[in-house]
Amino acid sequence: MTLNETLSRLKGQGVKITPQRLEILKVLLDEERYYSAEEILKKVQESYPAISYDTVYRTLYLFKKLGLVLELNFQGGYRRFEFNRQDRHHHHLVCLKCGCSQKLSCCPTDCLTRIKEEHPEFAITSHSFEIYGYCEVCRKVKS
Amino acid sequence: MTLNETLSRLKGQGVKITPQRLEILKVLLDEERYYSAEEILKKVQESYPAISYDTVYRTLYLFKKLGLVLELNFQGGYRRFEFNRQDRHHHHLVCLKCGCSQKLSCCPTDCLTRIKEEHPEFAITSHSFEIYGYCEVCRKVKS
DNA sequence: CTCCCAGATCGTAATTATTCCGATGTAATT
DNA sequence: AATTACATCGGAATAATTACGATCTGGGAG
Repeated sequence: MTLNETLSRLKGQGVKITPQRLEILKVLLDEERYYSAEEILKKVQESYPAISYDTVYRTLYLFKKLGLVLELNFQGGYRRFEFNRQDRHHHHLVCLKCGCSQKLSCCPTDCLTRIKEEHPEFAITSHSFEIYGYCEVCRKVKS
Repeated sequence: MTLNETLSRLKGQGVKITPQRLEILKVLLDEERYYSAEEILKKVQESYPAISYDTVYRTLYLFKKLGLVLELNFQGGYRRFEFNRQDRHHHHLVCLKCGCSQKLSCCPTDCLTRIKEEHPEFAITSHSFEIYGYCEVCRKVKS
């Protein structure tokens, strides 16, 4: 998904493209990782110093509602956002010590199928599957 | 896991049993569900009015470190705690509208096995698998 | 049983993350 | 150019969590 494709999709949905929204999108698309709201604020401030937290949060939640952005809630209460690349749905290996993460290609589709069958009354919209532990570096450090 | 079993396990690990810790344990063991820190504070205050937030959080994190308690981080940044019944590991179906949940018996073990094989350098300690969507009641209510 | 002290708790302040809100700005439409 | 509907700003309000000095106490040593 490129920036232009995303922009025309937004326009098609009747969403105004403001400079702030554009900058936030660029940050999200630029690097393949996920961000805290604060990181996004800092990055956007580089090219748009006047942006406020309010705008960042509102924009992220707007994008989330539109399905452009995913919200991740990790152990410890860390909330992160990432661009939703539908073509490459994935989960994470999260280190509890340093907070680093790796993407995983594996997805528990069998389980999901079973759950859908067993709970037809529940309208599933998404799922999370995160693996916690200690990364190669942190597992060697005691405490 | 009964209260007495848990207490002797704690003693065995050299952990002091204070009245506050005892009350928190009772709350966690009493009903089969999960709690916010605030709910635990409120419940413990009924029998121990002087307890502070600090104590609740420190105790929960202590129990978590000892493996007695699990911390769950749901969409929206809600943090919840529940007693870790190792014999009955489970995941959740979480409604994004009303916040209600159901326990699931299904667990993506195949996926976990594959991930362990593919990432032998990562020391896995736990995982989360939550399904989000709308429950029977909320899916019928528009907005 | 009593004493003692490392560890636990209290009370409250500090910190952090998130949301709210009134005033102002901006883009599209008539 | 005026109107209208959103967006944004700036900062205050709220909520959740953590920190910290003063005080207290569970449970082992004697």
